Amino acid sequence: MLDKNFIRENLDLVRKRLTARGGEYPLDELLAADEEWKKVILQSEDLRRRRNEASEAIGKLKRKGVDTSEQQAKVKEISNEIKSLEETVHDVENRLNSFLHCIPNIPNASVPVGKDENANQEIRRWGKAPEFDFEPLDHVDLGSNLGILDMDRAIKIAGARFSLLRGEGALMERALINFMLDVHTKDHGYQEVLPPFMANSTSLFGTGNLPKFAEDLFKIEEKDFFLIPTAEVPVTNIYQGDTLDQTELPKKFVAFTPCFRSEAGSHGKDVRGLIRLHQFNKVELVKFSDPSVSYEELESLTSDAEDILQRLGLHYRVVTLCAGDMGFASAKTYDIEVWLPSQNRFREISSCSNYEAFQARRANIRFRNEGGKRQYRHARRQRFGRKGRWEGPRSRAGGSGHRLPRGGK
RNA sequence: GGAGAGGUGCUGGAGUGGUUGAACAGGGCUGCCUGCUAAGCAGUUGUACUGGCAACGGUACCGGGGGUUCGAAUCCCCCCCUCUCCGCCA
Repeated sequence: MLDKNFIRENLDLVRKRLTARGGEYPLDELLAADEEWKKVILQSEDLRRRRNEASEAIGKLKRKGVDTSEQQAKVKEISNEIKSLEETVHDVENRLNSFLHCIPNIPNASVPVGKDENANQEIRRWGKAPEFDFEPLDHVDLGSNLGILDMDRAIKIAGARFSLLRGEGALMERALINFMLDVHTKDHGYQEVLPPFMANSTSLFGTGNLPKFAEDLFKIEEKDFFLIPTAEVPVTNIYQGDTLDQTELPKKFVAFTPCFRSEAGSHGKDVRGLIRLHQFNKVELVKFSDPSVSYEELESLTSDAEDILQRLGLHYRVVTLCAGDMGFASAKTYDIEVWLPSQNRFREISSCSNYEAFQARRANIRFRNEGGKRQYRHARRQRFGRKGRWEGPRSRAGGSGHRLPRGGK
């Protein structure tokens, strides 16, 4: 969520940067609604002031034993006015919020302009692609042949887009999770957390998954619970509504959780194997940082993630996503793409983003600096899917008709 | 699932319809004082939105949402959460 006053004061800049995402955003409607809101809220506040003054006067008179029925009737009228105006205020407020909540974050100035993954910029590579004197098999064939991956039986248990790991397959998954948690806690200074695997709508709003991307989520019937699409949701909301001390920033967390995604709208894409599942495991990094150093923190977080791949000896590259390829809440995103011999190409395995104050504002997370003034924090986090289990390029249909495509065909 | 108790500011904790944004205490901050045990004295100390160049105002907020009333932290209804007991299931 952006600051509407910032939008007003920097309209041209905001419009230009958002246009780079390739959609149309209701900035003018937002500002008009805001003007209207200010107008009615001012009226409403003025009426309340009058009511408060009059009621207080009545109280004083009553204590003196004066009859106040005439004054009471007058205040009653004011109260009725307030009540009807209040409906208008709510309407305008809802309209204002529906605009505000659906406008994505402003891409950072360093983000390349472009509409899809073709405009992403590769910034570095590590290692080199392994060479084979035979046609390499992909993870599905390898896993099936070895008896450590059983996609057919996963379908029986749950359905398409689920997996069943067996024996050393399951062991490898567990080992990788432990490996990543150990590296990030012992060598990179993150605190391990084990959060709930469900979150409520307030939390999902805070990270930007709601209201616009509800169809990507699994919801528990009759309850305000959603299966988390990423640990980013519960971990970011650890400090929902809190004010942090500037001196304790950055706060660094690592969390392993399963992730659940409906993958609505991705029928027919990446249907083979472990690439795009309803449930997958992920080790997530989240930092709460001072805005002044948030981009340095993004760099170090990205290199923390790269460290894992380097230790595993996997060939990868880092790309800066262009504006049109970035997620809704992000101001800048690096994707780490690992080389897949069977596909002869790089595929996203990890994604590191700076959200600036976008999520902080939504989740009402602030910090207090030395002068005592509160500010919003910048948070960024990255996803780290395990080998062969990246969250994959995905598309999200926008509630207001625009799409935020993420690579992929 | 049933019964009861409760959710107030940085903290503890008052407050059951009218100068309560909130007593009192602690903590924090500021100033003064002081060779006696980091004490004493005085003052100050919430957040958000909003009007104004500013000075300085206004509104809202006592778990959340509705309602009653001239007026609600205080009364009524719904929901959420915490604690105790019972039941049920692991």
